[in-house]
Amino acid sequence: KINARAAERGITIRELTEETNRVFQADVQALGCLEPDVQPRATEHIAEMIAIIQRLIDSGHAYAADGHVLFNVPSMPDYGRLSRRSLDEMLAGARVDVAPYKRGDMDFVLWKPSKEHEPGWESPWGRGRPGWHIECSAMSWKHLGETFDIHGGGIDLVFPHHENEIAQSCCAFGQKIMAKVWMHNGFLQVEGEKMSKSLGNFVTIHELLHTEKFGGRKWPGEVLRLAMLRTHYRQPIDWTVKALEEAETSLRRWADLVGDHTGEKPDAEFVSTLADDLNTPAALTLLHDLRDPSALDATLKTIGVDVRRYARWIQEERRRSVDTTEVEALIAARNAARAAKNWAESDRIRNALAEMGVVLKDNKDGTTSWEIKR
RNA sequence: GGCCUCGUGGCGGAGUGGCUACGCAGAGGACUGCAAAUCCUUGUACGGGGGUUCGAUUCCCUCCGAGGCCUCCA
Repeated sequence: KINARAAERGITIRELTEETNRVFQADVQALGCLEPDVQPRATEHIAEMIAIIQRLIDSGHAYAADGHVLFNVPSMPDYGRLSRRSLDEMLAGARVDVAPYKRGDMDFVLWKPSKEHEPGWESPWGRGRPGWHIECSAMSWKHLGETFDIHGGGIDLVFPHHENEIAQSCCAFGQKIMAKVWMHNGFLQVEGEKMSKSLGNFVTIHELLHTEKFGGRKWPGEVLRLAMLRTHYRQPIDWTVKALEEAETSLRRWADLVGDHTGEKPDAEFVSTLADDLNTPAALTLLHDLRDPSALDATLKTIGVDVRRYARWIQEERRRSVDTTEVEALIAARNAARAAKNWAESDRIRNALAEMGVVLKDNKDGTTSWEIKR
């Protein structure tokens, strides 16, 4: 797909992937994600992949055949443990023709030959490219070691991707485990349906942030983040306009309460709730009782929610959608009418502002603030 | 067909063998010139049927329903 797209646009693969990566980086930053210490690229770890494959061949866990190198699945007794499948079950369910060069039906590719026009690298088995799982074993090995603490991913990757990573890494390094903990997030649905291009409900983070495609408006990163955190990571998320609106309702209230306060000491119960398998929905409920602005600010920060950044976003949206000078003038006129007890005029101005999408917050002495409401 | 996950009040969404979160919406009240915002009060739900138990939404079996994986791509 990348090859075809690059050719179509007359640019190199690298130029295309760089462009995609730039958009991705901007998106995750808007969501408030911390920048990872390392963001490795598969193409920069070909040497490590070859080294692992060689180890697997040397230890009898892989074999070269017909220009390919394949992992010898029956050589690993534990295969299938993560996904809780037995080899027998999988073979019984298999309905697919097995490539002729495979010794075992479940064997998977570690290295495959590249045709002239395809990207490829020199290797002991000829010019080719890596299989679909080896890059993760190679990169985690280089940057985290033979074993490490946590490996995450979507639940759809459990089999075969993660199972095969484990097979590669454990057999290459002689370790019992690859990662101590595996965390898998649930699937995403949109308005109760599977998200797919054919259903026309496909929406990206980028579109949510920068277009009015979903719910007829743009959404700030904090709202998207909070909306995601409302559901436990292992559960499927149903992405709905209503959920985003509810998230924003809470966020607006918290932003108002925090105001200009800053804090560094997050709520202890909140943190311990998060520590219980990242139970974000349960943790979020504690925020509704947090009345100390500094503590609230510090606590929101622990989940990457920056209320000041949200407030800034609101300010910018406001400037974009209405003439703030005009709004301020109307508010002043209304305050004067109210002072004169001219309720008809006061209400007329309030209605006019409402037409513009401006909602006022009053107290006895006048209007204290206003916001854009759609 | 095999394996796995899930089914909670109008909606969203945690959790627990007995004390029934929380949010949104709704209702009532306070405040307000009237509203909005805010604050207070209010909500007895755990798919059907069996079983275990003194007691099950929570454990077991089964049925129904939803979703995922089992092939490529990652």
